[in-house]
Amino acid sequence: MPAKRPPVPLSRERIIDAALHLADAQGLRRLTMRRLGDALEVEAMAIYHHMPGGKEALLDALAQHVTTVSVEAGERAAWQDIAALWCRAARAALLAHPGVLALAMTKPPRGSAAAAIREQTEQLREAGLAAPAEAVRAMRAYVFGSVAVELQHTGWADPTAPEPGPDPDGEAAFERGLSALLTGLGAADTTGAA
Amino acid sequence: MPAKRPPVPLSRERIIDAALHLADAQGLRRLTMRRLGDALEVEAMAIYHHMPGGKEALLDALAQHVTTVSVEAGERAAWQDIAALWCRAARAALLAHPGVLALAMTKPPRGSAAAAIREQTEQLREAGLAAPAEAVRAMRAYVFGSVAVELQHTGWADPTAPEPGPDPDGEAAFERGLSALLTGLGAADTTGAA
DNA sequence: GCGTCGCCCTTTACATAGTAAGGCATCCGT
DNA sequence: ACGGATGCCTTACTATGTAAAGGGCGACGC
Repeated sequence: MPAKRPPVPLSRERIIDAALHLADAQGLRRLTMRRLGDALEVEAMAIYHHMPGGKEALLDALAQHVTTVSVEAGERAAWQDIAALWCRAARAALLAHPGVLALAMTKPPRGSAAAAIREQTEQLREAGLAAPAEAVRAMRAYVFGSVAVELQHTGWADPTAPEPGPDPDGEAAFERGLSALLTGLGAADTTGAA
Repeated sequence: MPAKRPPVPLSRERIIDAALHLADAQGLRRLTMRRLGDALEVEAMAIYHHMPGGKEALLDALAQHVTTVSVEAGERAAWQDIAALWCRAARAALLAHPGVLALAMTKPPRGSAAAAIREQTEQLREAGLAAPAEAVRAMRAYVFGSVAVELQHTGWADPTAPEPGPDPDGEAAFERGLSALLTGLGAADTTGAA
């Protein structure tokens, strides 16, 4: 009796889900094919049938997953409000999976992540922002950096910190900086557009 | 004739230096003890004598190295100028070693890196900033994120991009965002101080 | 019923990684 | 000259990523 067929046949989604849990719980270093197989109750090699490209492809998929967000912009919303929504959504998505932040920041956006960036740019342009690409770039930088610093403060991935509780100042600091950034972007935008 | 003693006896500094070169040239994934040994013309195990703690300690040291900057503040400089100097120095240090950015953002600051943060905070306080800790946090977030996005744009660590030339817009975008951020920080600071 | 085909998963195998244990030059002080 | 100390090497073991090939199970044709 070498093996029984698993009841639910293992899919790309289940793999990504389990990988996210593993990375968040134990860190990227502990995300290995064999451990991932264990979590899915499957041998490591089974993963390769659903993830052509092996671990590299898996990491790409994880990065894409935590950087793909989508926001419904109200028809007549100010670009500042739309921008704030995007930034908060991106922060939440990254913060939900601290284990893969390093991947998200390192890997260039691809596929759905790149599409999300394009949509964000388009929404801001339609809302009247003159230089939306620059603004989106600055916002992405700010969100990435904020989450990274916030995770540093929580002591995530810090062996000397036993309890990785949330950073109480995280959200407030984020909102303050976001407000400052949007203000600055608005000033630069009207200057350039005038 | 098993081995000859190398002419220069291998030190922590030489190890870190070689590791930085390796990580920058080939990526963190290719930074291995054996390859590092090859680069130093030594067997891998020799490294452990100068790096107690093994690879983990090495990575910590690399992160510390690229996040430790120091700025001489003029006696009577405005805090905005001091802040800008720190941010530019931090950006330059990170940009000089793209391979270890992920480490720098992930690992909490320790030792000299933490000391640099404290000194930066102190300088800004002395220059009249009412809430220097918050400002330093926001600046660190901004610098980290900017460098990450800039490296994404250069296509560093992107197999589909053959030539990782510098991002032409990187510096300009950085300066724009920095100016916006400092403006916003100044407004929040006077509000809080008043 | 009975091949047989194809899909998923497992087994096996190998190159490479980190690193603990112990060995053997070489160098220094005496 | 000689006894450490120091600094590097050799060996060995475990864990990882992944190529290659094998096996069971359902579906489908006859």
